[in-house]
Amino acid sequence: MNFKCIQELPAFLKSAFPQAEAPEDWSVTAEICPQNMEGELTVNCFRFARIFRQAPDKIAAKAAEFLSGHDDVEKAEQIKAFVNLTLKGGAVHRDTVAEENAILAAPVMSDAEKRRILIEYSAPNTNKPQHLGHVRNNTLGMSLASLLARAGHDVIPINLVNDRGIHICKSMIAYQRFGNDCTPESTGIKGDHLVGNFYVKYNDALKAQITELKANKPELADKADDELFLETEIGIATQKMLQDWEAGESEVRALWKKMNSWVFAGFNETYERMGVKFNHTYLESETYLLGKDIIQTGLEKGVFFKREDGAVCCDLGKIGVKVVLRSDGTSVYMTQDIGTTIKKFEDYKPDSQIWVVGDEQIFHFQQLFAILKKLGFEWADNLHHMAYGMVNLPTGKMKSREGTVVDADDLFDEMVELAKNATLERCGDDVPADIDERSEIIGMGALKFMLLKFNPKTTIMFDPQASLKFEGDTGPYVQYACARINSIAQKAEERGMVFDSDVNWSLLSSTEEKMLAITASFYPQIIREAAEKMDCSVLVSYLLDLAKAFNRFYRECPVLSADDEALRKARMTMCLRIKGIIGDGLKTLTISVPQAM
RNA sequence: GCGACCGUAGCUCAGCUGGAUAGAGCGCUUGCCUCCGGAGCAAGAGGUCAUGGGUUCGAAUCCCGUCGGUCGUACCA
Repeated sequence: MNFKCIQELPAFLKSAFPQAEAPEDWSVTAEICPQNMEGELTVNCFRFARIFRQAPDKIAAKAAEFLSGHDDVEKAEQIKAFVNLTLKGGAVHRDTVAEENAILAAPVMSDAEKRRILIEYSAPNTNKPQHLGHVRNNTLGMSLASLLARAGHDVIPINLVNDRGIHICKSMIAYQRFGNDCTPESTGIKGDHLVGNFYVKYNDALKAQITELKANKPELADKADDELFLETEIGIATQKMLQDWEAGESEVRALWKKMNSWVFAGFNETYERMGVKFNHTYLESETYLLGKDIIQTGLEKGVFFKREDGAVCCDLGKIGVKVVLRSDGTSVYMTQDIGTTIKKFEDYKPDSQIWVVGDEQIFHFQQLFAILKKLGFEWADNLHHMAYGMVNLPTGKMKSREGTVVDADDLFDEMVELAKNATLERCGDDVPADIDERSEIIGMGALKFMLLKFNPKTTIMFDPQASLKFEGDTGPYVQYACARINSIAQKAEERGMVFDSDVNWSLLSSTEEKMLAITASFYPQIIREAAEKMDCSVLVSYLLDLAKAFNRFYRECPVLSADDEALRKARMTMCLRIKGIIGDGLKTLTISVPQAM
């Protein structure tokens, strides 16, 4: 948004109300005029009332007076405290799309605002394949990283894989007992799914043992299953395996290594398909002992205290007392997180750290940040938990144990298959050679777009029937605008149209042409707003608006069949600018654009 | 119990640093291919913004209460 008449407005208003002494750097931003109002841009003068200490209507009257007389303005109408503007075609385009990279290359933030940001997301466990919940996390994480980088920050995405612990041993025990030395190769099953199958088998076996136990010992019937874990044979064996793992027992370690390598191979496929990339992957098996030494230091400094039972605690006032070391001297989750956070800081020296983690852990992160602050780390003020909501199904919550999860790989296949069918339906007998590649881009784009459309903090409902659509407010709708432009551009080239910088922009004076350019010009500030809010849905909504503005333009303003050659050229150039912005926006969301669809 | 978040159209969601007649998509009804791609465009029906107070010139938005819902409140992760 860079309109000359708007930029000149502050100086005029300052001279109109000199006694108010408005701040030197005060500037005005216009908004897109609501659809039911006549006009293209609107200036809301309620916002200026405090600055000038004048009635909003009075300021609006002054603003309208200035704008009415401005060369770029066709009409300026004051309604209450608003001034609605209709601009002249040439002026709109001069201030927006006329210069090739004016919008795309516009700085989103100043150098002083740029930060080095470490962002952690995904964080899967190596005992089961990823599901829709992980897909939301991955999508939010990678897109946020991409968005922050687009805004100008130096972004370092990292992963922290939970590759050890009792739950990992469960899959291993089940494999030892029921696996018959099978492998992903021998079964043809993707590694993470194979290991996940044993995790399920384990839980079945455990459940059977608990049922048997309860039948034999009626006095235990009222106990929760979790409490009986160490009463079962399989539970004891699992506990023993964890101890052996920690002791470095070679056979257990070898099995662990083998099974984890299968899972990682599987995860890599899933990540690759999504476009997930990390600068570094931390493994919990390498970091889980971190933090203990800092607990000792904290104890000496009096930040922590030893409770009567021997547990080391931290008093966090209003947010409670948190145990940071068990009475037997072993770590809790918090201990590891303290250690890992410090390590991450030392490894990368970021200005801030972001965790993309579900909102059920809000309290945990509050405590983590408070503890680090108490330990005296100044950078603890710059830690952010990007808390996002869960994904529910129409049938309720997803639960691994009850088998109601939507598997990530299956979902990808389903999306791509649907995209392929939709493409085949449209193309008739003329099946494109790149149909598979195209379907992949459309299907995965639709999925990511759907997940990013929601405000991250909200719990969302995923209805497979309703969510897997390609019409309306969807990724393909936005991609389609680009495909249309590609198609026109190709035909233009075939017809030998020449594109040079000599464009007569004043020919584009229809409402659709002006509104398209005006909408496009808001792109840099949308990127900024989305980055500040750490919310990709801001960008998603904007891209839908922009694609919508393009489709209206497309309908009303024929490019190739326009009468006049200069008009054809101006419209074609406009289309290419719009394609550049939509493409940049989708790319920022980690969504690709098919050449045709 | 305490804390956090949420309650907007039949459904899924925007809007929430107070400002015009509360928006979008889906679904429903109806138009639009002699015209660059209909994954499109245009129009219609559909809302006491959970509820009761308060602050304000003005409240979906801010404050308090009530009712519903979710999550958290571990020497689990």
